[in-house]
Amino acid sequence: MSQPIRTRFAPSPTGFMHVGSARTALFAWLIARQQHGQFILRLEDTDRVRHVEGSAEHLIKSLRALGINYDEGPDVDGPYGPYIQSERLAIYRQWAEKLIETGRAYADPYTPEELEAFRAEARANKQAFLYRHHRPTNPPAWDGTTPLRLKSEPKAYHWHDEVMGDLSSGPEVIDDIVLIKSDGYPTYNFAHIVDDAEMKVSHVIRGQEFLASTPNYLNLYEALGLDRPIFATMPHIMAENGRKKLGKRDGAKDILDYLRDGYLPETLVNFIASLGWNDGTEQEIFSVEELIDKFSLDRVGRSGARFDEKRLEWMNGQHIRNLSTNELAERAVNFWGESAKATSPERQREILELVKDRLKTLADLPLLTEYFFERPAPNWSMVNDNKQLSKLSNDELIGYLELARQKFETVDWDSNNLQIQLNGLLDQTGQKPGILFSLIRLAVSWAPFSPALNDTLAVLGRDETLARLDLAIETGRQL
RNA sequence: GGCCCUAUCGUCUAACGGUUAGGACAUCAGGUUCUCAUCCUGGCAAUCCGGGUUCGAUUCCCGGUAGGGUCACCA
Repeated sequence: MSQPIRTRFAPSPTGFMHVGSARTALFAWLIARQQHGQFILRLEDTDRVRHVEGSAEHLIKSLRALGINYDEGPDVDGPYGPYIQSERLAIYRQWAEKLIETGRAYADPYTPEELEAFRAEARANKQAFLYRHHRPTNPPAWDGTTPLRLKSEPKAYHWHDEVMGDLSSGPEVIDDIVLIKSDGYPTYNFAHIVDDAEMKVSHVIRGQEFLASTPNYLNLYEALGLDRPIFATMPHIMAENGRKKLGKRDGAKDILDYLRDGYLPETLVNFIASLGWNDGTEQEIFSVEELIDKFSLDRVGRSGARFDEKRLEWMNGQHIRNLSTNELAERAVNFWGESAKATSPERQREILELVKDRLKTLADLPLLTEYFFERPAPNWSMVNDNKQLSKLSNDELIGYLELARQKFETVDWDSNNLQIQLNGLLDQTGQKPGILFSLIRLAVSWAPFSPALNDTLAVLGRDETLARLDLAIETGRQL
């Protein structure tokens, strides 16, 4: 054992959790769990303008819903707290003072307008903007009312990234980045480095948007006299239509919305992990335990992936079918229709068993099971629209229904026997299942689809089946 | 525009110099004594382009092209 593994997820409370941030969190968590290390949640709330009320709670709720638990965080005490940056201002101040003392930080004397003029100039020259080209020769003492900047030492860097491989950059990207803003809050650039060091974070796992500024972080680590952590940079997840980074404006959905739409947490975890990662085998469906066991950063791909909801839907079906009926019943409680909620858990499970193979999301439940709970109104046009049934006369159809009704009055009412009786009916009438079974199925369900006829009847019960047949016969006669 | 990253079926991806370029989703066609689904079988479908290196390149190198990121007192 060398260094203890400590990873973190460090979102800013400026919105909800989408698939991109969820994946970063998931991968950091998987590493920590696999290596028996710690996973930390740190709230990076240093942007007071963009702060969104309730966002932190939303983020925490999302993590919990996905089963991504953290060992240290805003609401979980740990040895390196507080875990909210706005409560750590004194710490940043101390590190900033140290940089001022060593001559590595200075007050920024320019007004925003002057800065903007510098930028415009760079743009006009078709060059990247570099503040250090305008570094003041005699900056005033920093009094906390102006930004504090790093006095950078431009140089080329080479570093290793667990996902991206060996990376390098030239001195031209190194600049005097802002450490503390004029409102007294640290920038992300400064705060996350201080916090990661203080919190003994071993692996910094984050999105690709930070790749370009990594050389500047390297410069800052050196100025602070800190060792660099292990870096792992995740490629972006892209919107389904279009190739840009999946952002909120591009229709990135709230992770909680997927849960509300009837996707299982384990589906989301499996799916998000499979966007850019696989174990090298042809396995597609992974349990969370398997992911913890098999995940590795060096098998994460370097190119961006698109989010394909069709594949998500398929995967959800797979996970639903992997659930026992009891487990499925627990997940389904909030998805039943009104009349279904009123029935017994035993009956719910019985029906769940029948429709399990048909569920893509739990939200499909009401549509798929409605007619079990509420007697449907006969809709004879479904008979007329049926290619085979429409060839028969009404009298013939009613005759078959009456025959079935008669038989059902006395037989043992279980799925197996019902199949035997239905087969007997086939022999008796010399009719094809396409005719006879379709007719009875419609007469008891009036639904475009249902489970196998014998199963449907078994669950419906004899009384209800007979009542529905009576209703169908009566309706047919009136035509 | 500068800098950085990326590039295999429509989509997610496998193949770490030698394969008929594999799997999955989607799609199409069949099968499972009725429907819808599940499940099974099969079909269609890809190495961005151009140079090198090599006996041999999806794979290594260079150049294009395309996409993404970044150049904030946002993270």
